[in-house]
Amino acid sequence: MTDPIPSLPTAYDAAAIEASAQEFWQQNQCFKAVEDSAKEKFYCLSMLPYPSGALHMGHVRNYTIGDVVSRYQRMLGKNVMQPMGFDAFGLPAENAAIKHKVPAAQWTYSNIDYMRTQLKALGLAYDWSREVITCKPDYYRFEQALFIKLFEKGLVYRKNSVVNWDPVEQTVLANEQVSPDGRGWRSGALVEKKEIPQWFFKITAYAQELLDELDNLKDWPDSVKTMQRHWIGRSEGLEIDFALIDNAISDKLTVYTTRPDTLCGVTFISVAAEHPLAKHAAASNAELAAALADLSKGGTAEAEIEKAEKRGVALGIDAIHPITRAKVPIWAANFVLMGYGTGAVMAVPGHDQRDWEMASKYGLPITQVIRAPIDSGVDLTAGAYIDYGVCMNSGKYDGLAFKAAFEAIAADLSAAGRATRKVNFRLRDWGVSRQRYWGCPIPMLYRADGSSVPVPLDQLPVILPENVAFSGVTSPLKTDPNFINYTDPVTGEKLTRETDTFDTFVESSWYYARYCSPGANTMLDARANHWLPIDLYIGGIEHAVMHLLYFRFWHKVMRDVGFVSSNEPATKLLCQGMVVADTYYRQETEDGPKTYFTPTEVSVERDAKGRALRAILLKDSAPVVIGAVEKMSKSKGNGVDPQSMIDKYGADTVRLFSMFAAPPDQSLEWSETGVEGMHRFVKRIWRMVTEHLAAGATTGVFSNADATSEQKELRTQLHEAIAKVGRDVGERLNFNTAIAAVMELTNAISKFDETSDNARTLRQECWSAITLMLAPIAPHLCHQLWQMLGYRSLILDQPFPQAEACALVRDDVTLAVQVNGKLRGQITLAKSTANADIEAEAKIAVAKYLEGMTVKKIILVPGKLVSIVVA
RNA sequence: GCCCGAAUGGCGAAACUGGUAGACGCAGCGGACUUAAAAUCCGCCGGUUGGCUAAAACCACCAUGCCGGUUCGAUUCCGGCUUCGGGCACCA
Repeated sequence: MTDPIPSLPTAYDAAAIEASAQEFWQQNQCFKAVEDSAKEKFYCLSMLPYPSGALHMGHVRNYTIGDVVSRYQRMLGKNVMQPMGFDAFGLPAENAAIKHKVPAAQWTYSNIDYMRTQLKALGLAYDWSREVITCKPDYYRFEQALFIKLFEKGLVYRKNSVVNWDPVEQTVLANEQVSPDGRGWRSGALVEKKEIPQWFFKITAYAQELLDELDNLKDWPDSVKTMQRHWIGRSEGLEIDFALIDNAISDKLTVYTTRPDTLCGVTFISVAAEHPLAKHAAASNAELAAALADLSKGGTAEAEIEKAEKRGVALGIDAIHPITRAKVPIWAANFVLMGYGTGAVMAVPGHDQRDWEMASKYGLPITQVIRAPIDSGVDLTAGAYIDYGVCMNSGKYDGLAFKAAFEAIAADLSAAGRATRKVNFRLRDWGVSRQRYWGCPIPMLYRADGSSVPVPLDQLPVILPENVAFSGVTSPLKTDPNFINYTDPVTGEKLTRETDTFDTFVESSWYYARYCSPGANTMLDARANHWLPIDLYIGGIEHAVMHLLYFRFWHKVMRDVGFVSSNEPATKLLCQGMVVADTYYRQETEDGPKTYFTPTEVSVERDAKGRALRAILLKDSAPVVIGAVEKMSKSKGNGVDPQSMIDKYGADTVRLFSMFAAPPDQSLEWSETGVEGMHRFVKRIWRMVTEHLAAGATTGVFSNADATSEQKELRTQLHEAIAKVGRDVGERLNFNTAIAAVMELTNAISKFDETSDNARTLRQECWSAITLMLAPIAPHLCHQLWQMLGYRSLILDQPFPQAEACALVRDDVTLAVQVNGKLRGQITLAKSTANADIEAEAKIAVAKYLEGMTVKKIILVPGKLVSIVVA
């Protein structure tokens, strides 16, 4: 089994080893996944990249994690499927088209071609025959068909909603294109909120299920589930009608509240600036119209709205309080969202901070109607009292606590027909219309009267024209008669096409399922249920809510139209941290712009302890500022090109370092000296294996009976490492400690200098196990080492090493001895020592700390420590 | 503003279920080999706290962002802060 290799390569040559392994995998189609019901399946998926131009280190980290798990699961004997694709629609392609006059399609496809070669250079075990490119009609046609199906089921509808409007460019801006002070990124103009009709998915119809099933996602991080719970935001409250006094468009205004106990503290009502009541009042009042326009200045981002000063304007309309019958004025306020609840809230300035701020600003009355259960005095001059408490100044409800007041008011108002109990969700329906070119066309048509009809199914797909030029910043679709004009093939009716495209989250909501049905002429076929749900889904924590909620929603929709049978798309989720690096910069003036430098442009001086003292720019030898450790980005100059690292050190070193530098869910600090250290480790393994093989053939069977105590010790260390690596890679997904365990074992082998047959046999066992343990992480190296160690089999399908129970057994055990919780000694005893003898030995070991003391208690933690409590 | 995280030596980190804080690696320091350098190998490496010292060894004390609590024992659990990061519905 271990016949010597005739001519051993001498120096480690990453480029040659990696090219040869990759060629072998490609020629033998090693990673092509075929449905096989005889084997347990494992679907391992990393979030697909946006083809921005080149891979960044975040991709390398994400895809290496997926690849390590895939290769490990395969060694456990599972039928592994690991696909890859490109999320190809999106804003950057359109920005490139506008700025550099390069067609979005061309820009995207050439980026994909380059990034695919980079992924291949990393040696990732992908089944490329399943590749998905979301901007191709063969992909997006199926989401157009599903959209029409959902329209027919009533899960798609059209309504007005607000967007960021740049009044100079006359275009809609993405939140990203609005500066923090509310200005357009190109024009610098103050952005306005503008209402336009848009298409929506009724995700709220699934809100309860999306919430309930979080409990079944046992292997999702709690942080993600908590974020999703809060995002869905189920609340139980009351919809209360306030009768309107002499109003032309309605006789009542409905508000939603979770705090009906504060109802008697209502001193005004706030509605959104886009609320029908506000719009109607402004129609005949130019001054009010101007005030409302001023109120809607600024972008639509929630963070911006919440941080802005609370402002409002009185509409000159009054309502009647349903209990006190008092007159309540109605205001429009900049913090009320039309898209949430009824677009109107009852204002209780005594017990809601935002209402308090608005009331304070405009001199509206602030009434206390809740007091603390144990009355400690409440000061409403400093802010609202928002805790639950007991009603006061509330007539018959005085003295009731929250729950009792809620019930009493709900019962009374329901009986009077003025309120209904209502479960509300913070989650809003998913607006999918984008006024952009580079996206999937929304397959709808408009009649001359403005009504909408779906594109007939046999006329799908609606193909996005790829060969178009931007004349300004507006989507070319909006002015392309060839695209817009549509004649019904049956009736000859002239219609116009929808020119908006889908939110790109639509494509990324179902790509994972399409990987399971490559080439199918429906969205999915029966193969989807073979692979789904995903066994491990890996991606950045930044997707914790939006993508991962849309992805769950879409899976349920596909289930309800019969494409899949599972309820959830992924059983296990791993959110990896960011890749960060040091920054270096210079700043001429205190608030002037910072000029960033890359790590290769600077030199860092250190003191005798290795502390960084200062950094100088190599070009002019003058100092630069050592900045914070930040997420890698082009603008901060701290990005490291993965390709240059692969070229310099090889993919295996890059993969090993990415897995070693931090556990997967923490941020990873890139350090080139760290990469060099990992490269040393790789070369060390190579050299040690080469030396081991040069020492001659081994007998093949290790004899425990003849083993020296050093051999027994090394063999125990080997099997301890095997047990740890299996646990760390397979269960904990902590690849950093797995690599550390292999390093420790390597250090032990290096100290082991016996040369007997038995010793060489043990060394062969060690190197074979290390090769297998590292195979998922450094696959090219291990592919080569496996052959050098004399094995003819394919390492990809070798079983992952299992620890032998008898090799793990040690005769002695070392216990820590504590006195009053402080470590005071250690004892090493035979494993079989009786408890009474252990206690006696422990007392002897720490005798000087027990002098003059009374032993009150002895706590024995088996295999770990003895804790003696004295007084 | 709201929601979710994180914080441990000079640095990245480890400690898996409340049980010996700092495994493994980087940087640094000392040594071996070498004409020399590189590479490699060996050793040291929390503390400008105290004791004993010529120095070391050794011993004690302190130390896991800050303040407090529970416990024989807390990096780990609880309460209150601080700072940094992610998300907030049109970046993906």
